[in-house]
Amino acid sequence: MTTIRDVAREAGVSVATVSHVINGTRPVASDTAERVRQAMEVLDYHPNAVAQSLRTRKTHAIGAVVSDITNPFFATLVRGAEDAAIEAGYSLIVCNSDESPEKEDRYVRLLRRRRMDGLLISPVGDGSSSVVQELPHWDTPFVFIDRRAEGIAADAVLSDNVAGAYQATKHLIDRGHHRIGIILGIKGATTTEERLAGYRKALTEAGLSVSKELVAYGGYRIEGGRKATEDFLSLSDPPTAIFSTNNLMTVGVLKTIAQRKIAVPQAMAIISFDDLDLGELFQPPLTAVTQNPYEIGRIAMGLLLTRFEDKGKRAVEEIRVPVVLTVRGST
Amino acid sequence: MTTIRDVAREAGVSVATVSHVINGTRPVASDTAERVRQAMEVLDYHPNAVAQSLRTRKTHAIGAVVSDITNPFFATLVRGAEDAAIEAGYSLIVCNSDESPEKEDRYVRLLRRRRMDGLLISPVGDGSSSVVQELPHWDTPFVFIDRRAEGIAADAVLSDNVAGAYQATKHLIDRGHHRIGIILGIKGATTTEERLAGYRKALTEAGLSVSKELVAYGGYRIEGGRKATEDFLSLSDPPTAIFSTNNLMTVGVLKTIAQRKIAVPQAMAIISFDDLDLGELFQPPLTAVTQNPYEIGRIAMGLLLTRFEDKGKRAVEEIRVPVVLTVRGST
DNA sequence: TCGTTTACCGTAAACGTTTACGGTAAACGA
DNA sequence: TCGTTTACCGTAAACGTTTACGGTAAACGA
Repeated sequence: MTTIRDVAREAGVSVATVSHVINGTRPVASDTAERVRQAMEVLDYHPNAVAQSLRTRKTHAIGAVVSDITNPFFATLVRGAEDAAIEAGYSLIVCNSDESPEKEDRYVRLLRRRRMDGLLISPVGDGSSSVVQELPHWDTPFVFIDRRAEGIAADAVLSDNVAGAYQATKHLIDRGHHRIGIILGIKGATTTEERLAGYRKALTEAGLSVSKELVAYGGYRIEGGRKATEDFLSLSDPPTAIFSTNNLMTVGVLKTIAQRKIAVPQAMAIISFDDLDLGELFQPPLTAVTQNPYEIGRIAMGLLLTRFEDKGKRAVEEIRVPVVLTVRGST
Repeated sequence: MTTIRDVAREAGVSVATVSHVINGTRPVASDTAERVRQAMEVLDYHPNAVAQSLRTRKTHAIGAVVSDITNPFFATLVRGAEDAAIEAGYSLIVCNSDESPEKEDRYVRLLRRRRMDGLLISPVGDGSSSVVQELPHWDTPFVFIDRRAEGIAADAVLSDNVAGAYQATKHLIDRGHHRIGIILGIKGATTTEERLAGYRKALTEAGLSVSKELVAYGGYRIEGGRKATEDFLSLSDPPTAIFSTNNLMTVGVLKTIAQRKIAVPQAMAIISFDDLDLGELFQPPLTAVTQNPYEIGRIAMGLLLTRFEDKGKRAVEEIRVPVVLTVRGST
């Protein structure tokens, strides 16, 4: 690989001059600048970003840890972050925690060793015992996405979970349902706690009680949704509606309902927090609270980038991205 | 941030010794090693990977450029690559070309500046006029994924496109269809050319002619699938079956067919190259040739990693990952 | 005409590691 | 007992940039 030194020699100038024409960081006579550019051309020179990073102490890279890029929700969230990053000259390194604290720990430390300029994190669980708790003591700005860790004052960009869950539940109540099973994700995760809160609020507001047997946890996985559904169905007095609180668990619900040939929405109404990609093509089309992961990613990245300027510690922000209820045939 | 120098001072040894206990690269007396480890602990020292990269000329990072991480096919391909990378101590930087040659160009050059140890590339179109053509002249190993550029001898991990398309077409023919519309992606891309070849082979083998009006191009996008379907439907003698050659275009097909309330498979049979995530939940369930993107990613990364050892130029490999026809209700 | 400004550019240190080279003292061997 | 091996460790250069500091010659101004 050719270095700045080679270019300097070829152009008959110093490395300082080459650097300055590359970065436009001090005026250079136009003919020398031209000579330098030609030298770069003939030598096929491309600055070594690693060396630049070492010297300037900036990597222009952001690390993101999400649970699984394969989940369309996170895929489009990451895409939003990526687009915003690239626009600003940053690259994104994505890591999948798979909801495992160990992996989360490993990746966050890896990202630190790589000296990321900033981090986007969707903590697993409530992040109470994880590496996330150390984060504020490092000097790396970070913002929470989708979920936040308890007890850490940091920027966060999240869906409006309680409003969404409230709307969904109220919608079911309005449709005449009294026994509504809710399938939550991981105990402690802000998303599940907030969605539970919205569910509760709607029920109590309608004078209905929150029955313990109708609250299940599915770990935000397909299998969990399936299992919870089975459990609901084997209740002596099963629910007439199921509120599944993420896309994967909804898949589990739909699969077992289809398998059991249960009529939707007659025998069982179904609503999902987080829409499925082709929800409208299902039979019946799926009613869902649709989130906006792309915007979450974009906004979070934007917020993170502003943190690079104001070391002056502006107050942390918690931004709520609105969700909307899309009523279709399953309720 | 604390440096290796701080640790050396704290432990009362030289930086060389610290480096060696970190990397286990030469024997160190066990008590000094212990002192060093303690010093690292109290100073909360974490090696600077940027400096390491500069010195060792290895970044332990791989760049991947795919068309869009939001497409489940690429999301799971990337996931496969990522898992294999992490296992081997490498990180992945993902870029989305959005099928735009300009973006592809920009990202590939960016990845070069960042001195990636290797590249995974799904070239846009046939890659004939793109930066991809320069790749062999750089010193960075790379492997093609999903598609390959023409005229470049390089490793590639691809789906068995002609066999898959052949099976799909033959399946339709066996079901009695004579006029089969095929929706291809981007002219020149190996995936579209090969899938076209499989389609042709099945037709001619059955003594059927390949009619030009039944071959459409949808750019691998939802809109393209929709448009092609409309065009097919407005033909004086429309096809009785549609073969869509990627997941997104299939979505377009399904949406317009549903919208027009055309009975599937009675009035129109539908088959897709690349399954949809919940294809079985559709009405009717989708018949598809299912690929294995996770394996493509994993294998490609594995292949790339082996290239780091053998600078001795083993012959390039082209690996075909098998596909399987999943017959469901839409045909 | 001559001091001062201006336009341009170069030298060398520094970023934080790794590693070649070499040095010292203890252990060993005959 | 004394040369040689062995076990440990340190010094300093190098990876490829950026940038503070300073220097020279031409232009300027009174």
